Order: sequence, then structure tokens, then C-alpha cells
Amino acid sequence: MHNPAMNTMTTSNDYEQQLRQAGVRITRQRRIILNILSDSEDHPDALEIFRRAVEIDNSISLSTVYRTMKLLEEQGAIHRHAFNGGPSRFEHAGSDHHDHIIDMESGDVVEFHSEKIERLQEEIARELGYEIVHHRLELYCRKIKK
Amino acid sequence: MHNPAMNTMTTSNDYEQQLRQAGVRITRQRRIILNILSDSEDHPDALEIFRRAVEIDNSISLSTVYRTMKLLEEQGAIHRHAFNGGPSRFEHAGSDHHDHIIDMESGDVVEFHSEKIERLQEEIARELGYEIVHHRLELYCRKIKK
DNA sequence: GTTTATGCAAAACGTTTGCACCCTC
DNA sequence: GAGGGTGCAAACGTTTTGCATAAAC
Repeated sequence: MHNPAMNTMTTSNDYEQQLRQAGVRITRQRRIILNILSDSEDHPDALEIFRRAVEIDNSISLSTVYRTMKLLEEQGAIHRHAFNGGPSRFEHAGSDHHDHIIDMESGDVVEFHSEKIERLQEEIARELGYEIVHHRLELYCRKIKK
Repeated sequence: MHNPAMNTMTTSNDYEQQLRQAGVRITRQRRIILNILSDSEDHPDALEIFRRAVEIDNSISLSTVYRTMKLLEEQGAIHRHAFNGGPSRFEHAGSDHHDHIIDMESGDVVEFHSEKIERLQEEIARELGYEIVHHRLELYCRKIKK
């Protein structure tokens, strides 16, 4: 896909522009973290992001990672998860909403989406007098052995 | 040391028997905590359980609360939640499984259950090669204003 | 009497914050 | 140049742990 006019891809450059528009300064550190996040297929925690960042710039600090994660969360650029009540793990707020299967043996995270479940959630909340702001659906699973 | 048949107990007596059967010693502290849990309509965290326990026995310690919560969780007697990534909050593992609506303004927790959602979850997991061990569904909501 | 639980204090853990200096706009 | 961002170290809130004592079985 190579169409400079139609920019539907989520590169960290896009995010930089959006963040700039929101009045966020793009520092060297923030750029590094944004790149790490858009390159990540997994759901790293702050320490792991810090480790990956240090390989690019060994002067970066863990506090900056934490501060940046909070900022990006507020800007809606990332999502924060607390699987198993463990440390926060982050992912790029890509295009589509999705939920998570957590492999209890490996810790791997698989994403899925069910429009049916989403609708049922809305229905249930509405019946109880609530509107959903956001939700969290996590399936803690084991691989089925064949 | 004799075993009085009469003990001013609530429903936690059932739990005591089950725990005894599992080889768990019923100490004064554990009895107090079990009572607090079966009396609680809300989802208190460890500190709140500690506060309630101190009113009954002011020599109880916070470590004992934490150790007991871990034990009871392992025994399947309670469930642990980490709403919003905050401190663990606990509830008696009552009869039925249910999920949670968290009122974002008040912090109140409303319980609900949807057999349809449960079935859809199973279906999705199976299709991806997983079996669900347990799951977590939390709807972070605002009250609808009329 | 043996085994296990407790209380206390200290440590561990993930995260936030105060401050002096540095960089982006 | 002004205002916000950074690194560092120290503080934080939650949870765990080592150890000597106490209680359950």
C-alpha cells in the first residue's frame, strides 16, 4: 500500500502530527517511545518500553516513560491494560476496538472483537440505567491440546 | 479444648467447614475475615477489610489480611478484582458467576450476568484454539440522566 | 508436641513527584 | 526567551516477606 494522499496507515509520524495539533511538544524521548509503541506487536509494560528505549537512547529515564504513557493515555493515543492485576501494559490505540485473550501459560495476548458481545453489553448497561464509557473484556485461557 | 456446637455464626460457617475439609486451619483472624466477607455487600480492598476487622479485634494485622486473602483466593472462596488497575478488591465467591458494572462517578459496583455473552465468549475462544479458565468483564459506566 | 499462623518491621514492587537543569517552540 | 520536559533521587501506596512468638490441631 503506497498512497501518500490517502494516509490511512498508523505510523508514529501521524501520531506526531496529531499530538502537535493537541499542543503536545514532540521531544526526542517522546518520539522514541512513539516509535517503540507503533513497532510493537505485543503489549509491553513501562519497564519493557524503557528497556527498548534505552537501546536507542541510553540517557532516557524510566520516569519519562511513565510520564509519557500517562500523557499518551490522556491524549487517547494508547490504551492501558492491567491483566491479572499486574503492572500496566500498553498498546497503540490503533484503528479498531478489540478485547483480549490472555494465554495463562505463555502470557501471550491475542486480540479479538465481537460485535454481538458489544451490543449485548450496551443492552445490559442501558437496562440498568447506565451508559458505557469504556469496557474491559479479558478471557484468561489455556491452549486446547489436540 | 472442646468443640462447642453452638457458635454465633452467619453463613461463613459453611465456608469454615469446607475450608477445614481442605486442611485449612480456622484461626480467630480467619474467622473474623470470613465473617466480614460474607456480611459485605460491596467489594472492599484489603485495607478496608483490615479496618472492619480491627473494630472486632484490634490486634489483627494487615499482613494477616493479605495472607488470608491469598489463601482464600487459592481455595476458591473469594474472587479478586483490580478495577481500574487499582488495589485488589474482594468478594465472597457466592453461588453464581457474574460480571461488573463500575459506576465511574461513585465507584459503586453493580453485578450482572448474561448467559448469551458467556456463550459467545466460549465460542470465540474455542475458534481461536483456547479454552477459558476464567474471564473478566467490566463495564465502566455513567448513570444515564433522565 | 508438631505444624502452621500471626504480628511486627523491613523490603519489594510499580508508580509518582519535587527539584534543578535542559530543550522545544 | 518562556514554558514545558527531563533525569535523578526520594517518596508513595500496595503487597510480600523474614523472623521470633503464639495458636491450632
